[in-house]
Amino acid sequence: MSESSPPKRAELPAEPTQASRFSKARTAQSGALMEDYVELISDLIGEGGEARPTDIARRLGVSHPTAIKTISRLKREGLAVAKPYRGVFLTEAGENLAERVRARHRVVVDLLLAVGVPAEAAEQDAEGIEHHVSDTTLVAFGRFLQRGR
Amino acid sequence: MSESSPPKRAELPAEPTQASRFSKARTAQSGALMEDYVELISDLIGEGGEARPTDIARRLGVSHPTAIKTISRLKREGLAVAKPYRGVFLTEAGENLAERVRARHRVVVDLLLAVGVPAEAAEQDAEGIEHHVSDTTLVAFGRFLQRGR
DNA sequence: CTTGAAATGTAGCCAAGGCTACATCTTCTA
DNA sequence: TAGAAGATGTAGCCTTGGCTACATTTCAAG
Ligand SMILES: [Mn+2]
Ligand SMILES: [Mn+2]
Ligand SMILES: [Mn+2]
Ligand SMILES: [Mn+2]
Repeated sequence: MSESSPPKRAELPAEPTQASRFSKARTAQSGALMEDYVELISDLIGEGGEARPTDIARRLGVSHPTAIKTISRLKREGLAVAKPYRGVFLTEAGENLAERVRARHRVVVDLLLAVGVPAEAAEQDAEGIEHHVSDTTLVAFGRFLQRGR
Repeated sequence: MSESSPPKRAELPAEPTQASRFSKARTAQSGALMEDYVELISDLIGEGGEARPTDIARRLGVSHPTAIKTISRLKREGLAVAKPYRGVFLTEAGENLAERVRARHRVVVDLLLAVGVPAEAAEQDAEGIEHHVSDTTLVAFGRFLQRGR
């Protein structure tokens, strides 16, 4: 594939940019579940002092074995700790992540509302959108909300 | 667990709303890959008259067997057709989906730009966000853009 | 018309994230 | 304080979406 070969037609230019956009979107997605778990665990502890697998499962709309398996992944990744039959707690790293995720969630919902999305849809869509909002975009959202109030 | 038992504390209220929000976000996600493939195939055909697995793989940043496997899922779901060694084409359903996905992608990018997100980040984040934008939200985005011009 | 490089396809592996069925532990209550 | 009910945990299955290694087909040069 030498560069001397004259392209017969448009010669699709490989576009590494596009590929990396897709790749990044996939990567972002893979962190989404962890983020939702950590945020929810933090909420549950805030509400009732503890986060139990059954409650987590119910709030996420998932079976309890699924929740337990994901919780063990959280532990493996250093975001949570839990002793058998006792309840789930967040590590320092987990708390930090939860706080960032919670803040981002709020901003995303507020932005959707600010541009005129009905509350119902805003809450719904934010749950997915939030995981694809980069820091850069988050800052821009914040500025927009500031400007508008 | 009879309803006569007096709750000792807050009594977490099951919240089917929240569970269904998470469920819907998961469902939306599962369609994302199909959407990106269909949009890309349509683009490739528009650009060069054909969509070949290698090009698809390269543009998505994925190995060619991965692309081929996903293409066969597209076929199974009635969105594409392809004969071995020939190239991929969209069915009527596939074309329709591609058109909707393309339009939504544009609106999402435009909205991000309109609220002040830098172009680079807007393109990047839109690739993930688009798959979580409901029809309701899309309409709101459209109105906001209209209003702003 | 041959032939070899590039494209395409197949096989088989892995991890994540779902599920159901079943086993074990805890806790509330009678 | 014994049971039973509910919570927790384990085993094993499935699909999706990745990958590498290898096999086969096409097609353009020569
Ligand atoms: Mn979420
Ligand atoms: Mn959230
Ligand atoms: Mn996309
Ligand atoms: Mn897109």
